[in-house]
Amino acid sequence: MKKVTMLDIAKQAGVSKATVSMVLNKRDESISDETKNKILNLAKELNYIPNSLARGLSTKKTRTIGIVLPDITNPFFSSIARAIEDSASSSGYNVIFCNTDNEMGKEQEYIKLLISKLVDGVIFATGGESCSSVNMLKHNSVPFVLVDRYIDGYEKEYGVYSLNQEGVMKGIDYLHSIGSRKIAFVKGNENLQISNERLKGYKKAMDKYCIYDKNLIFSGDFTIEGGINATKQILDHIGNIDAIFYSNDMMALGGMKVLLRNGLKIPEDVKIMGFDNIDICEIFEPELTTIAQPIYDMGKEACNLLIDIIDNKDIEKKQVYFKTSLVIRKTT
Amino acid sequence: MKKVTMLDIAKQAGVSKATVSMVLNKRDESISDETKNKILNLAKELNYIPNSLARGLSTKKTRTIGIVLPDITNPFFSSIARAIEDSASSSGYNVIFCNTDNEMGKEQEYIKLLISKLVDGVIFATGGESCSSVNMLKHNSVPFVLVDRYIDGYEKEYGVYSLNQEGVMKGIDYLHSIGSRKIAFVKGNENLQISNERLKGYKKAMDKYCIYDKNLIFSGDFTIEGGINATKQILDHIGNIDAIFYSNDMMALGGMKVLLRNGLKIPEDVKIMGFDNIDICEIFEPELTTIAQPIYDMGKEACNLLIDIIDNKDIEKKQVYFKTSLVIRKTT
DNA sequence: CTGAAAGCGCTTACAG
DNA sequence: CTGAAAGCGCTTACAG
Repeated sequence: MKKVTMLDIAKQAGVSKATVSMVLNKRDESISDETKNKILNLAKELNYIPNSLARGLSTKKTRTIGIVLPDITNPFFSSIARAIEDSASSSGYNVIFCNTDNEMGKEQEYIKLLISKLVDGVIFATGGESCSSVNMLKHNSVPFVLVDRYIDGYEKEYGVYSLNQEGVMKGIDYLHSIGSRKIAFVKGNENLQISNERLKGYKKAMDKYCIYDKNLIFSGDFTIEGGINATKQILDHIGNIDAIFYSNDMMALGGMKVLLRNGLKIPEDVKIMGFDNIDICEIFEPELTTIAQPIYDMGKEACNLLIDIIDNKDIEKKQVYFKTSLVIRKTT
Repeated sequence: MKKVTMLDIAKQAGVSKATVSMVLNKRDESISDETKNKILNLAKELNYIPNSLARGLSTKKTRTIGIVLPDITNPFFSSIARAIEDSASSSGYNVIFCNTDNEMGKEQEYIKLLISKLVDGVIFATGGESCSSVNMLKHNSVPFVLVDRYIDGYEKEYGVYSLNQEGVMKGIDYLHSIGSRKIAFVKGNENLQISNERLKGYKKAMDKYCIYDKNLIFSGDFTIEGGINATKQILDHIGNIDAIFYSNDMMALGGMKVLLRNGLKIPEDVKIMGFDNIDICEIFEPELTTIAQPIYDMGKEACNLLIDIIDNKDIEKKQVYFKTSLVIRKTT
């Protein structure tokens, strides 16, 4: 079945395709009601669907944005992605997702793809050493905003973040207030800025109470596996720990599994705290106490910011920071 | 910064853009090595990125496929999506995701979008009454394959499914074999064919053992909330139940929460069984026994099938069915 | 109030 | 071995 084009409508309506284009795009102030209706009706009747490649080629706008993230399968990123998609589509934009698995090669392939598809902008939820991707975008003058993760050396770019340091400090304050003193900390991937920020928050807060001990810091990588491994180490090396602060919820969930398996009671024997407040925190038993990032709002803000940039609006703040909040549940 | 085009390369190389096109697309049997290299080098030097809108407009191929699903935030669908993306990209295709939230309006908007973007094909992971979407695709002759969920009246279309009835029967057999007799069943959304299939499997198996009792069937909707609500009802109405078979894992997880909260021990007091085998089954404590669908393989197969159709390959089977398998963990 | 024409950046027969 | 030309389906000044 041949696709119906503007020319088909034009012919049947006895007008030129320029006219059809105008009315279909609502630039129809100067078109008579008669032809307007004729065209509109024909378009409906023939089930006309515009060819957005052709449109994009001539306007240089595609009304689509790209979003680059490590893995859509990770609940944190699927939430962010969902938020972005929702607000994009309410502004008439649609979204292309790109899973990089934190591999630079994949990331760059995707950036090329996005550029070749003439996306109007891109949102980065990766972090790490994305410099060359970022440069490629700049080189092709496609605007971008970073979300959740700083990229080293690109602090001046548009970005939406949460206050990681402050968040962790809030958590430690709370743990301290309920009597914990020996608080272990499980770090995230070393090459991500947010990991450092969270670690800094831990150090500051622990210092404040004069209970800092660098032996209480363990390596992790933001995955469940990472949480499991770190927790095994914690069990091996140290007996008397009050509480464990995991740099994100996924690691906390993995960690809790190990602790429960080893017969420890949460929160009686160890208190547990995560970071992010992904949805499953509430489903787990016991429910996870955590530092909540406003994930949905951050995604939404990132998308709106990007669209404002695309529309050449004046941006008052190039970086926006969201406050975190302490969500007390059953693990503390 | 102006984007570099084939014309730029052509000029600098002193050839026509036709020639540039040929070598960049590897249709270069008849091009001299000299000009070939000149062009290749210039392309690299100038960071040339082809404009895929222009390409798509002239070839009518975009090497992108659409995938329509209810919600990427749901672990089952994010896994399928991931599988599809992986195999798509290894065949040089990329993917546009569309979250419908099971709303027909959204679904149709997205289908229009996909058509307007000239996708080469689409994969449907929705189900329910998608007839009009499917018709729109047919009307525009874009091929599609259904995955995981039948669409009523479209059993003859390309599709990748798992054997739902058989799967549930396997589960009941197992529960029976370990001594359960009073086995409750929580259904999925009534308007999905897979719900019926799973229910049928339950009935058949229970009948076989002469332990079928329709009062043991409860309504659900495949969400965590649904599992919670159904389970509250189960607690209210009946005391002596051995086991609960939830039509999917999400409901089982919600249900377990309610049971644990009410002081029941799993599996000592009630045995629990899910369906799907999503990743978090293994993280939960106790780990969920379930009927596994080969989620990743199904996504992969759906994608490969679609690509074969796009490439006009001969397809031996229009429908492919995957076997499920019983995964015994700690809830039974 | 509407149309003719050029252009967006590619590809693809066809000609030489 | 390579180029000229037409075409993909739109949009957008410009002219009348």
